[in-house]
Amino acid sequence: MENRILIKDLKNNIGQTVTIKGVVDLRRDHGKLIFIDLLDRTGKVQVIISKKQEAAYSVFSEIKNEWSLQITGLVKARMENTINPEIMNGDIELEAIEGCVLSKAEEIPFEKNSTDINIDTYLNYLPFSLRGEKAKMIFKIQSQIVKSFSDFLRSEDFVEIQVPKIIGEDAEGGANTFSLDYFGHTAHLAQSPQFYKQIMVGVFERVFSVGNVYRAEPHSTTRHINEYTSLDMEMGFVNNHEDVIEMETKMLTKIMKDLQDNFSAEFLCLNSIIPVVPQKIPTMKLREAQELIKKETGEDCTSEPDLDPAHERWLCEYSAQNLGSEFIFITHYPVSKRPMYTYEDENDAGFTKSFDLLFRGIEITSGGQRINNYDQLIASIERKGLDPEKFNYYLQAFKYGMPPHGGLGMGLERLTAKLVGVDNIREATLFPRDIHRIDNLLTQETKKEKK
RNA sequence: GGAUCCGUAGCGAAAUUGGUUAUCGCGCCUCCCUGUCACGGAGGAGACUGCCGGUUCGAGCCCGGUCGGGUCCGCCA
Repeated sequence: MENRILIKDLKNNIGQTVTIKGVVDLRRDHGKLIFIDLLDRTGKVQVIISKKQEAAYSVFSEIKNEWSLQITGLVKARMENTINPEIMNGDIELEAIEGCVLSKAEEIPFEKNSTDINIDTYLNYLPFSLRGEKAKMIFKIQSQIVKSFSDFLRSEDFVEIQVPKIIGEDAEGGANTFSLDYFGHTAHLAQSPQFYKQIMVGVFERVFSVGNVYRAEPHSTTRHINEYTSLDMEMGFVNNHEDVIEMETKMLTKIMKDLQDNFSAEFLCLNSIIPVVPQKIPTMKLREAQELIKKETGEDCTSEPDLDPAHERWLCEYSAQNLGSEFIFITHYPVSKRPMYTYEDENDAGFTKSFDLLFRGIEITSGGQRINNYDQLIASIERKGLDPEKFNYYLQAFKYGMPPHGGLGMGLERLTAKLVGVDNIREATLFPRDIHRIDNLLTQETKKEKK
């Protein structure tokens, strides 16, 4: 029953009468001759509405942007002097004979592909804004990233798991979780799949998950959102965190190759470059990085337990310029800065077999080796001032034996944003949740209503 | 939570040291146009300059408050 021709296939139907369906991208009205750029999921084509074709002209002369149309018409090669080599289907056009309007639209709030829309206007109109070419490219790329992540890990014998988003105790002992009422009890939204993927290492040895995680941190920056997609993996029988780093390097290589193979045109449009993943991504201990910063910039951050954002940007710049990599691993963060399950390096007391991956100025990954010994894990929980009793469910995995293991979590939106070169993570998140909005802006009034 | 910047038609911006009817581009409406592809041409509508108060003969502009937003920081992916 579907006799619709896709716009990308029209060039194979020159001289034939066909039916297409699509959305009006742009109308150019010359009076008795109207040009319409019609868009479907496969591309764009110019449709001619001529007064000579009365059936079509009477139906389509009133159409506006964003209307959905069904058009039957003749596919024609364009006259020599009207060929436009710059655009898709620039050498053909469809002369409308008849058809119908499938859906009308109200006046649009701003030009769909406008490049100078303020971020809050863009967010206020997301159901419309996302139709813009740039947003479409970004989220197709994001879809490919998830697919490549998944394809790669499956090829390495990882099993995809679905983990709960409602949890009893918060995952890492921090206070930054959202609470919700659970049949009269207090539950929390998961801030990571950490406990469940570790438990599942005891089952499958290698697992991964892709899912939303929730952070109730009241920050307001271009790199934070309160609900984001975490690409997580966890693997058993590792020697140390370096095995995880090696796996991530291969995984990133696969993602970048797939993007190169499928989206190089989009990256050109977005004016961004797909990074090269070196065989071995540069790695330095936190303290080495701090010494380097001190030596090169004169800024002394060697007594800090972590890097501040400016220094992360500096390190990325340094790595790109001097180490031939836009990626750089920073390892051995102090025990005090890492969660209770992080493995302390037996050869470097006080520092952990953990790492962050920095890319184009920000952390996109956090990972490391985990404590797999039951008694050590309990001791570590206690050292963090937490109550092991509260983690007894999770601790069963260790009580009943757990191989040495490690893993990582990668922020999908951060990776996407840095890859495609947008400044604000909200442009790499379909429907961002931040402190100011859940779809609509959260105002003082809606706050009062709840009380 | 802290610092800082900002709020002018649907969208993006302008408005000199405070001075008459608040300007421009895009979009919108009407009319003209058979070869445009960001079509073109003519005309038109659309703003209590976020809100409240103050200073002043006079406020979009100065001051205070309030509401809302951007950016950066703390924290993190």
